[in-house]
Amino acid sequence: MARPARTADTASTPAAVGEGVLEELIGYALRRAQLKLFQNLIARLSAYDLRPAQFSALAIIEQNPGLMQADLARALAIEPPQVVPMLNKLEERALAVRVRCKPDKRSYGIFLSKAGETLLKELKQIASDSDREATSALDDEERGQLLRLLSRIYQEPRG
Amino acid sequence: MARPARTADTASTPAAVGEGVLEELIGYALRRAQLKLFQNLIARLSAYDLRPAQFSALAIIEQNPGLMQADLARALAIEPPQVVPMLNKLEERALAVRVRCKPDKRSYGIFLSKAGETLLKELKQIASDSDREATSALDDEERGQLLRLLSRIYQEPRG
DNA sequence: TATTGTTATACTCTATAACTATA
DNA sequence: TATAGTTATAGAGTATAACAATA
Repeated sequence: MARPARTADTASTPAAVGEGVLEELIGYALRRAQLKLFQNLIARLSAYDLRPAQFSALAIIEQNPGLMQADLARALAIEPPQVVPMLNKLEERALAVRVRCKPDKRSYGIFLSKAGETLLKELKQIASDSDREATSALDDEERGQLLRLLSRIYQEPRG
Repeated sequence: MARPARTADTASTPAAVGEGVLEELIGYALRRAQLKLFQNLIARLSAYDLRPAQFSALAIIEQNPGLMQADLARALAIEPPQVVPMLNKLEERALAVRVRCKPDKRSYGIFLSKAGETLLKELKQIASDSDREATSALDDEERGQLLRLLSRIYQEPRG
């Protein structure tokens, strides 16, 4: 591919690169803050060889014992095929189980194992610690404010 | 692999799947809110065959004319190899140009073209509209509060 | 020898279509 | 025929190692 033949003599390398208009966008701030919290949580969960989505899955299964894979997919905002390898992992590690439905033999009910319940208790504390550490610039009242504002954004039906 | 032989007769399918403890985590709320804003922006930018990262790149180039690819990579929080195909696209579409540095012929200065500047003006308005639409559950004061809280989280050096 | 940009590669995440087994 | 789960596959996004040209 052709490259421009021009040359620049004013390639001043700024010490810090500014973001300009991006800093006024909530979407941009959300992305950067979310990345920071996600990376903190990933690092902490890596000791358990777990990903954030697997932690979320365990928490959702605990809250909704016996739910079907399609329900779990919807709750995690992923497609049903993605649930399969994830649930396989959790089942291999004996943290969750698929149980055939008596009435409809096509579907499974998903449950936590005893080990899954025990581990989840530990993971909840880790996630909570991670949350606080990554938002240490805020005090508790500000965390509550932030949580309420974010909840209203994502809970609103359409937008 | 062996599957459990058990069967469940209490596979009550809940109408809505609850998240339980996840709803108390800022990281979880951040992820869901960020996803919502991102998808709104992706949909709007698709009319221009652009991704959010490309819009961010254009905005950063405008704010830092002549910056090098390594600087752009750092600002976008991506690795230098990822900048190459992205910048190739922008150059193919004549929105940005790479200009060989006179003093150091290894590096390029990156600049917006006139067309890039014009398009960016339009994109800024689109991004701003997208931001407001996806956060329509909040009023302007709440948007300002949210932006300040988020900025403090991601601007804090370590955490 | 070190640095800028690049290539090649791989691993994850995500999305879609097609298959199976039940219904 | 329709549905639950699964398989296969392909496309993004992301990360690392290795290479070319230049310093």
